[in-house]
Amino acid sequence: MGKSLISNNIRKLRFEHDEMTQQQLADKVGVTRQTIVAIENAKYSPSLELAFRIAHIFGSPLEDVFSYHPK
Amino acid sequence: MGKSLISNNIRKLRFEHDEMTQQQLADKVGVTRQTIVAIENAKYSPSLELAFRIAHIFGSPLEDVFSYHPK
DNA sequence: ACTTTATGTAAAGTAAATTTGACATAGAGT
DNA sequence: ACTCTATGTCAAATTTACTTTACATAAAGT
Repeated sequence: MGKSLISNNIRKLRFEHDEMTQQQLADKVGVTRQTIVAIENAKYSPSLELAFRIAHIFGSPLEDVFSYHPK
Repeated sequence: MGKSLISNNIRKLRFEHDEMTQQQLADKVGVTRQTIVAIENAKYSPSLELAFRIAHIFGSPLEDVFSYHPK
């Protein structure tokens, strides 16, 4: 698929949630830290399931964490 | 990732949208029909980007199309 | 100066999503 | 009976997500 049309505020949400570190978030959602880094920096977009898990950790609806910007 | 904790109402939404066929939906979101079949029958969950594209076609928020059921 | 913690990056591998091509079936229409 | 359309399925190939291991750096603390 083409370039990423999806942005996120994971970093912002991490800090709003007790300065949660990338490693802590990774542990909570069950992936490696590198995966969090890649998603945070929009290197690729996660699977839907992982996106849901991340949103769930932050207690936010998915669309508050990830936004889609179609052309 | 484990078994699918994600359900969807793509089929319902297709019929609500002028009886849209799997092939038509596939064309609109830019994937093959087999991918739509697999997702509709929850064989696997799509990428976040594809999930957004599908929701966008239906003019629905993503969480109206896909629901997450954590344990 | 040293150590620790948080973050970024990169290469090679595994796992999962998606494609391609093909075949099967049930239902609607002729 | 035949044809067409919509759907389901399967196996092999490709692409993308994700893991593992490892190294680099900047900031903060001692």
